[in-house]
Amino acid sequence: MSSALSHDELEAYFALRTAGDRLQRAVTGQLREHGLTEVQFSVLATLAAEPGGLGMTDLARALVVTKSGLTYQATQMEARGLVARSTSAEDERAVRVELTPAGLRLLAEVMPGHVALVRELLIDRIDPTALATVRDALRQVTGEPRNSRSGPGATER
Amino acid sequence: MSSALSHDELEAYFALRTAGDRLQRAVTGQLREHGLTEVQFSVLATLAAEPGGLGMTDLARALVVTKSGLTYQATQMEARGLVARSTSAEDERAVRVELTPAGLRLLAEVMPGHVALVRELLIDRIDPTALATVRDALRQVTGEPRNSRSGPGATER
DNA sequence: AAAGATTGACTGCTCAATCTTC
DNA sequence: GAAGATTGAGCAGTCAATCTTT
Repeated sequence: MSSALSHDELEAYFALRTAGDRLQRAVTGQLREHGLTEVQFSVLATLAAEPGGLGMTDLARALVVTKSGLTYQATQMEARGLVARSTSAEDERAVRVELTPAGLRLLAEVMPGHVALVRELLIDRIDPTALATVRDALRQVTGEPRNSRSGPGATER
Repeated sequence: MSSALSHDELEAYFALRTAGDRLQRAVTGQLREHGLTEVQFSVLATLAAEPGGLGMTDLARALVVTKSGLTYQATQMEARGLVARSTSAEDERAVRVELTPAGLRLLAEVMPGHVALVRELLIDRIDPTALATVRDALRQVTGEPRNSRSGPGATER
């Protein structure tokens, strides 16, 4: 039982959704120039910090995408030589995804423009003192799905 | 030139994207139960506040969607009887979209659950005093201090 | 020529089902 | 049976091109 959202609450909700949408649109457009989708970029960025590679499920969870969606993207990226998939030695079920040198190179090529864009569209528009507040508040939002309710996780059926 | 993003800045960026993604996923899933996509829900909500109806371009701009995407959704919704399209009397080019009684009814039916979900996933997780800060900060990001509806839109090429 | 809107081809993604290995 | 991953069907959305009216 929850009452209607107050004006401020509604505004906050809209602001979040709109800000997220706008940022996403801009980023997507820029990445497109490099032939990358957003998920692909996230894959590159995430794997760059994981020299040992990652399992598909773990990677999917980290990126908040479905496993099948990740498989699709991984196939595209592998065909382009950006990542390599290999079956794990210990667990024959598991597939480990790793960044190739080409993938790392592309990431390095894309990163500066990406950072500049995020700075221009997001960081530079938020008061530095407010930034920490925003970050902390949004972290609470991403925090694990609260008990009692059907967790809105990206779990596949 | 812009330097790399600091840790805090990166975290803020990441938090925004992740929070937006999670919220979107949860909302999408819930709306699906009513056979609505997110855009369709936004159409209902927006038109409910516009008794006179809206032109396709204006509506698309308000929703931050492309015109062709909106046309697609409008077709689906019209087939389902949720909205009605009619050519404007003054301008033969313009199409006015309006909510039907059935559309209004469905909106009323969906709204409570939607509000509850947003409250649970977003509002209740943010400290009330921080909420205003977050709202204001994100408003800066969307880049429209003017409250007129002439926001920089998703104009089609 | 410009503005409003739609259409068609194509992509990315989700869901449900399947296969394999544990 | 459960976990890791993939496949195939189908939907929502983008882009480019087109049509009509101004």
